[in-house]
Amino acid sequence: MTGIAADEVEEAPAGGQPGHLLAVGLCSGQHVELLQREAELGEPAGGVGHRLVRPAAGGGGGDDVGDSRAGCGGGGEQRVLVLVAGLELVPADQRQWARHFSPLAYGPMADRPVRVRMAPSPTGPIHVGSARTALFNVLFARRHGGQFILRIDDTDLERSTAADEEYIYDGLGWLGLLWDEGPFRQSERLDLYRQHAVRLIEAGHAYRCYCTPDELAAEREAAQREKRPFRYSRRCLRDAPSERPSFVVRFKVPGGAAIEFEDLIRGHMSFASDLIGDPVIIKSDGFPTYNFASPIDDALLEISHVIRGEEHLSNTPTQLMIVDALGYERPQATAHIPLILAPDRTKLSKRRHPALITQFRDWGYLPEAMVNYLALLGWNPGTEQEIFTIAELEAQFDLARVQQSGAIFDRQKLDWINATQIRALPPAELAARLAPFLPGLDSARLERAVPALQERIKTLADGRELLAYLWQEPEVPALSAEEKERLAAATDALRAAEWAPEPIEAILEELRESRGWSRSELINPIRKAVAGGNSPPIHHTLSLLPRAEATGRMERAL
RNA sequence: GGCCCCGUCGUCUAGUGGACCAGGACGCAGCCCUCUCAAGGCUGAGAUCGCGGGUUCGAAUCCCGCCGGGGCUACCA
Repeated sequence: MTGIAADEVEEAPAGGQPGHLLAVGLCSGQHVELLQREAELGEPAGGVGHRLVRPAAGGGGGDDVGDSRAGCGGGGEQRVLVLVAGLELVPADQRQWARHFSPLAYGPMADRPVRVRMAPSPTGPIHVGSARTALFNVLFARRHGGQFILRIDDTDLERSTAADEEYIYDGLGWLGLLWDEGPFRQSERLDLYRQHAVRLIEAGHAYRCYCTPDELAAEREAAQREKRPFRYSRRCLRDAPSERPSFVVRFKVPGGAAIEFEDLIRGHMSFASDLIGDPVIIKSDGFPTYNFASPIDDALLEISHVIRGEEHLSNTPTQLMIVDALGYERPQATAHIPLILAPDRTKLSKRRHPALITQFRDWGYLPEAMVNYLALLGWNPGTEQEIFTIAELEAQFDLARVQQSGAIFDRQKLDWINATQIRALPPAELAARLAPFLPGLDSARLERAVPALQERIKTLADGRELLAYLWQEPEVPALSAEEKERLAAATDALRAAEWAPEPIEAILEELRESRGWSRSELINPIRKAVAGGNSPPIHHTLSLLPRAEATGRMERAL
């Protein structure tokens, strides 16, 4: 077989644009001249085979796709996507990619379907900032009938971990922020970025840089000494010491350009290219940098709106220049959402504020409350509504109403929203949510505990505290003679009671009236004897305890 | 240092030239309700709208300068 099996090929319209899909097919082994150049970039660090194809003559069909078997990673068929122009072959183990490489998807900008993405890097526990970014993306997508894509930006070999990636899935799953496509992992598409780098080099938009870290540090220090902004000297553009074994690829920033774009939150942005030094796009280990991989993937995934944290605002011009140089279409717009701040107004950091998103689950927060709070952190509907269901958020969310300044994460407000949402839950539902936090209660007792808890817990975990008396006998209280008299009367009256809240309440009420005691006179000593300190209303407090245990505690205090 | 973003009660925010001696919410204080704790109701304290100049009859809202905070300036994202 030569390259592409006919029955696997989808023909693209003739004269496809650079970067457009030409065909989807099966590659069983081929290689072309690009392979040599690629070899110069060093051994690929990833495990995915990279197969290269010669440009199709005249931008035509699949027949022209390369037919050499020389370098296809030692046999084995591989599903690939073939692109015109730079002639990249994309390992298409994720079949989903094929759908979006349809030439038909390239429409006029205004008609672009809404496609947004969240692209976290698994380099630490995912925190509330990432979760909110995901939320805003999801809400925007839902509001506009678009797609939400999850991409794992794991191009930092040193810091990315599988555990952190799991936290991302776990956290997003818990919040119900499910993605329509993905997850795509950048580490699995290293050759894709490498091909793009080759293409840029060939076009004169990028070059190899052999400077050592020491040399770069020296340049930086010199710049600092002379009090001028540091930008890479471009020494390797003029005179590269190409005998050195290690190099990076740098993007050659065009001079004198103004990079302009529309940000849905900040408005019109303009940056002078002259202030930007040539950024590294391929590291010496063969991995792309964030500023290179991200815009490529955004373009290939046809992301229409890039919604991300404000820390990326300054990166945007660099990424846009790369997109332009590659001949890809820019995202329709960006939206740089403000940072979430710690109480001291510094940026929330993974180190100092280890707010793992799933930690909130363990603390007893409802995912819908978390979503509600996160949505309000930096966004408001313009009305005075504060409590939202996810459906309401999806209907009302608007990037234009997102704040421009950073917001401090306020646990107390979260608590209030959580408590409010807990109170709004159907009792049976609350029982189910409470179950993991009260393993000591069987489902029947749990259901009976709900009325006692529902309006007095801020988090599900609070239930444990409020019901602590169930498992922990209080100290025997020192009661006055009057208190003992009332307690004794209550104990007697309850001996024959049906052991449920309403009968207990009725009996105590009857006793209280017949003796002329106030409620507190009768109930306080009972509570002291049975629960010690605070507890739910006394009839609930009592009925949640086995009768023998309850009356036992009362007798003990007499 | 350079470039960029931001700046209304403690916190989240409403506010886009007059209806704002700045509204809501959380939190806080008090009162009511009440068997403790909550929930609920009512009341209250809390912002010279970062500062200084302008423009205007009139500015939180427009302009300029400054200050403060943050981000980027990495072979981290």
